[in-house]
Amino acid sequence: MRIATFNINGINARLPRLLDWLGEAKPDVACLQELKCPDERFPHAEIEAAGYHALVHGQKSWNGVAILSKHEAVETRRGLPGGDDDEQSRYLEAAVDGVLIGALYLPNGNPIPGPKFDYKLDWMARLHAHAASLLATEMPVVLAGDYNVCPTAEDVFSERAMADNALYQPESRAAFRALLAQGWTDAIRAIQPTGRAYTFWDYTMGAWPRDLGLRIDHLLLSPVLADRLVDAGVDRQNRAAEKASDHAPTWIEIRG
DNA sequence: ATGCCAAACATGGTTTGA
Repeated sequence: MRIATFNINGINARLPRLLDWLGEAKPDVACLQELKCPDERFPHAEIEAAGYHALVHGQKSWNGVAILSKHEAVETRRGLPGGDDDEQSRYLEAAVDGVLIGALYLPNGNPIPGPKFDYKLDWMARLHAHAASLLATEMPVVLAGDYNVCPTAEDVFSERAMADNALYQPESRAAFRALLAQGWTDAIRAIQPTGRAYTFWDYTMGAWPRDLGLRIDHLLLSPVLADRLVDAGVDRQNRAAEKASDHAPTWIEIRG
C-alpha cells in the first residue's frame, strides 16, 4: 500500500500535473494540501475519472486539504480538536483500508515574531494533543502532510538563510521533536537516516536548479504502522516539470 | 535589505506562501 502527501499549490492551476502524477505514481492514498479552492470548485469529475474517491475540506483562496483514495474512505474528523474559532481548513482524517490517515497542512508562521507564528505554535500544540490520543488507540495511523517545519540542519539548504524563518525556529523544531518523542516515526528518516531529502524548492533564487531545498513534508507513523514500513521517498522529478508545484510528492510503501 | 516566482482574486495591485 502506497500513501503519499503532496502540497499541490492550487489544485485547479495544477490539475494536469496532479493527474500526470496520479497516473505515474499510482498511490493508494494521496493527501493533498493548499487546494486554494472552496469545496464547490474542487475538480471532482477529473479526480473520479482518474480512479480516485475524494474527501475535501476546502477553503476559498487559501489552505484546503483533501484525501484521495482508490478505495472509499470513511471520514473520522474535520479540523483538529480545540479549534472552535479556527476557520482555516488544515486537517482532515479518514480510515482507508484499515489505516487511519491524518492529512494536515500546518501553518507557515511567518513573519516572526507575530500573530501568525503564535497561531503556528498553538496549532502544533493542538496537533500534539490529538496525536497523543491517536497513539493511545494503538491503531495503524499516519499523520501526513506539509508540516512547514525543517526538523534538523540536514533539512535546510542553509541555516543562515533560515535563521529568521518560522520553519526553522527552535520553537517549531522543538514542537516537531516533541511529536516524535510521543512515539511517532519520521518515515523518510527511517529509510534514509542522513543526508538531503528535500521536498520543497522555492520558485525564486533558482532554488530548484541549484538544489536549494527544504525538507518540510513528512509522514509520521504510529508504532504498528512503522513496523510495516517497506520504503519511503520523494518524487523529486515532479519539481522539474512545467508548471510544477514548489513541493514534490513524498510517499511511503507499507506492507498489507 | 530587497527582489526574485507563483496563485487567488480581481481586472491593478495586494495577500499569501516558505
